[in-house]
Amino acid sequence: MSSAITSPISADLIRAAGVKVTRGRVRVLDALHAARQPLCHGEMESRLVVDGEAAIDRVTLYRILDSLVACGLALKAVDTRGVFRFSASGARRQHASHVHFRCIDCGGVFCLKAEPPPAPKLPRGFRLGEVEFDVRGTCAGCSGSGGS
Amino acid sequence: MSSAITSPISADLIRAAGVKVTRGRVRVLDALHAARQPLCHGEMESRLVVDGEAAIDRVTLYRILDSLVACGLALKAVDTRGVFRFSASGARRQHASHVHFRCIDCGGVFCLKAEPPPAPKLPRGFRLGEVEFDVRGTCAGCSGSGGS
DNA sequence: CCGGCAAACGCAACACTGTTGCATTTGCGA
DNA sequence: TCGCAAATGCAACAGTGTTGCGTTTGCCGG
Repeated sequence: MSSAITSPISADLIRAAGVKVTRGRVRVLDALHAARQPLCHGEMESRLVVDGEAAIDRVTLYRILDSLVACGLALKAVDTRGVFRFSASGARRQHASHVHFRCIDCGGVFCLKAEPPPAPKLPRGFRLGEVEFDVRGTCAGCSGSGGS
Repeated sequence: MSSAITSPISADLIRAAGVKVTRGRVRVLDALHAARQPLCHGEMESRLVVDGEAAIDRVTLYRILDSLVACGLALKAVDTRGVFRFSASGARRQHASHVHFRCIDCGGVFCLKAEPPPAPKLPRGFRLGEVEFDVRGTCAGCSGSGGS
């Protein structure tokens, strides 16, 4: 097929990051960019399957995600159920200007339009990484189906 | 020994919550009250061992923690590494009036003196649970030992 | 275009955290 | 004291993430 690489942009980003450009990395980064919310490992796997190509090995997917995080192309976070979720770091700029809603039922992460407050002062020895204003509750989907 | 029950307060709380008062529950709730930050399962287990008594079974500890959460005596949350941490809910009042610092290295949770901002508006169908203002970074301990 | 090397991949097996099933023990009321 | 439901302990399982290692592949130099 001629559509061997879905999006050359991802390939460029990966190359620019200084790591090898492989089919797997391009597909994963594509999936991250296409997603409008952070994906957990399982969601990522299913999306890569319907892609029409061979599924990526579970371990390889973990390693690809780690490498993307390591070179700054992806972000890693934990959802309310303790599962890691990944997002394309292009979305980072957006993340700095709004708030997240985390579903305590499905673990999904949604973005709200609201300004996060500034970081408070830290005790001596503590180093600031990032600040996140999380709102937890039940999302529309889980609220409708399982909610009382 | 005469010190069969370390703290009668925990027993009272458990009884008042409407569940059976057992040795395990009292010990666990005692440990939660004694801790000044949320404990994960492993930390809890070690504390109960040095207690001088027989260790509590791993599964039983999970069930005790779940029961304490279910009856409102404990709170359950996830740290930056995706591990559940528990705290006595007596601390809940405090939690409503300050901010948490989460160490991305050891997963520890610390309390900061700062007012959390009010919750933003949610889209239709979304139900608000609770709001949490998290500051992530490296704590003093990890910052000194492993920090570059 | 071809060869070679290090990085990336795939498979298998493992580790950690948390859960489920079931028989036994225990709190607590009758 | 008796009895029952709840709680406990043990074993086995499940989900998520990691490590080891041999094979494949991107990519650079010739």
